[in-house]
Amino acid sequence: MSNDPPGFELPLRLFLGFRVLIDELHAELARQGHPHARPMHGFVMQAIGIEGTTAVELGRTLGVSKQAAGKTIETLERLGYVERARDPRDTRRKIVRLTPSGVDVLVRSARIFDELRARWAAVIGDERLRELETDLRKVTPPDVFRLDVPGWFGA
Amino acid sequence: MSNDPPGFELPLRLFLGFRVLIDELHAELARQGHPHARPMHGFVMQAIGIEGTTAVELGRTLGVSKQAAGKTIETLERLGYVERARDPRDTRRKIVRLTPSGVDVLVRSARIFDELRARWAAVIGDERLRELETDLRKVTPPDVFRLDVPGWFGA
DNA sequence: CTAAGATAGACAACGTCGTTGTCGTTAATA
DNA sequence: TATTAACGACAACGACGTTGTCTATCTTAG
Repeated sequence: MSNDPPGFELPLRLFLGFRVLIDELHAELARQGHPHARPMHGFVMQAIGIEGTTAVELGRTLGVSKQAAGKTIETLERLGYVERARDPRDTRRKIVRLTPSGVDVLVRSARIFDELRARWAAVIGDERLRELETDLRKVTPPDVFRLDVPGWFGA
Repeated sequence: MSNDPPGFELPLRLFLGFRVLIDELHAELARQGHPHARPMHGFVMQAIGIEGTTAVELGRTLGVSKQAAGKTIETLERLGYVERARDPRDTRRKIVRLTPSGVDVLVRSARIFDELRARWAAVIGDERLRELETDLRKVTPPDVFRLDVPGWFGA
């Protein structure tokens, strides 16, 4: 079709859509008492999960070195979102667990994302939004955690 | 609706869609003789444009400091994608211009993006893809250049 | 049971890429 | 003509990733 938009618009719109949602999420999180939460933190805490994990395991999940995962954990610890404790059954391991504050971020994020999704539905229509999600699922990989965001874009 | 997906899936799908397109672009660019092109470079070269620009101007366009823009320009210069020359009418300024190799990257990128878009159209349907783009335009800002990708996601 | 190997995490050194601050040169302006 | 503003270069610093090394601990082969 000659009236199709140029192909480079599609990736930009996808990224901008992502960026808009994440920015609005964090603006709202800041209003709700979590001004220090950064985009990365939500993903990392989701990867940590309710059961907890270790630095090595987290690194594998996120696709970064254990040292990088360790540094991220330190940051989250300083913010009070996670805490570390020795594993009694393997004293080498240190289990990283979400604090109530960390869980609170995840709970609020889930609710905010639902609200943002509803706002999009109000703009483009409920059916169209469902179609958009269905279509995106067809062209994206099923595994959702290996974002590899850090450094991937860099020069 | 109770059978709506959780709201957090939407941003992930948007980002994964972006990532898939960019990754495939650069795999193809590498095959076509540009193995060193990185995701950022395309955006930066697009921002430089055919007419050329300066470090200060580029920094403003991209939303980074002039020093950061200068370093990116150095990298592109080392890769042979841009070259610098003094502006005869203002000897303070150094005009950054795309080399034929840099233009080649942009031309090939445009063609590859069109092909990738066609591939998506084959998967989800031509009409649905147009709707997807239309819908995304409604929920994203019109200005497309201030991606602010570097550092934005960071901890 | 013990010795060898593997694994968890801490620490250090380094590279990249962004930032701010400073400075000399050159334009624009009062 | 003197002051102010802008461009680009250089240096120092911080954030965040990497690899390498080290100790402590667990696992496993002999």
